[in-house]
Amino acid sequence: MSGFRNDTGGELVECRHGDQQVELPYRVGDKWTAHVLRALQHGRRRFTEVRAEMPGVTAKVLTETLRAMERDGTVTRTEYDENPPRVEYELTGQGHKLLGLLDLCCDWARENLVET
Amino acid sequence: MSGFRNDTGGELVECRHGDQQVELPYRVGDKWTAHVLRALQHGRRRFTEVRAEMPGVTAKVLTETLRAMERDGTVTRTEYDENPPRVEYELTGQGHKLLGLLDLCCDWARENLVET
DNA sequence: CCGCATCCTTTAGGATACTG
DNA sequence: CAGTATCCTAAAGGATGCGG
Repeated sequence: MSGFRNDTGGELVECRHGDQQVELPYRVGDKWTAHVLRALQHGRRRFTEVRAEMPGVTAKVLTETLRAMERDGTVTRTEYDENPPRVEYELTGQGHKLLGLLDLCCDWARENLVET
Repeated sequence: MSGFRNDTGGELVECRHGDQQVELPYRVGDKWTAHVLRALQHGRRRFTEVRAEMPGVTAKVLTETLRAMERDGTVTRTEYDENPPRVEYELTGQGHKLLGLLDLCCDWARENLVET
């Protein structure tokens, strides 16, 4: 169906908007997805560079996250046939829009997460 | 710190917006939270009514979700001392704002989740 | 009716070691 | 450098039964 539904049967969240009913990729809630969006917000980066901006993530989990986002259509993956190997990731148009949506969430948070 | 951080040490997601750095409640990614927001969008509902709009959820999990949202400040819980018992839930101001944010996510989804 | 207690399954995520 | 391959743990979520 949509470019966002992954082919491994990833979970989706139904969401109603007026009469429309859409599905959001549950993956946005994945632990590292938001961090990847931020790491790539200023352009193309290679694996190590992305990882450097995300303290605490292991190679395995970061790889899984990036592959999932690639399937979702939020990043592209470019592999160069060099030695030592080089792989670069970049946000797609959708990825940038998703990042913008995340910024809205930050706006919301700053307005509502007032000190108690 | 904030009214959104629960007192049981729930996980948060850091998020950068410009220079600001905020934290979002990871709980928004909980499986049923979005459904609860929709179920309560038109006003106060009792436990059974909420559950009826969420096929597949068990009482235990729904209770957990609602209690967590109560701690977060997105819903209020009103218990009536009747028999049989009656409990009603309602969105708070923050809850409505969060629902509005979810609507933005739906807008984004409808714009971007084009058929492939 | 509402929801707690108990037990169980699934899975995201992490630790570690190894490879082209 | 950019990953696999294993193994493991914690925690979310589900099934079922009981109780005020």
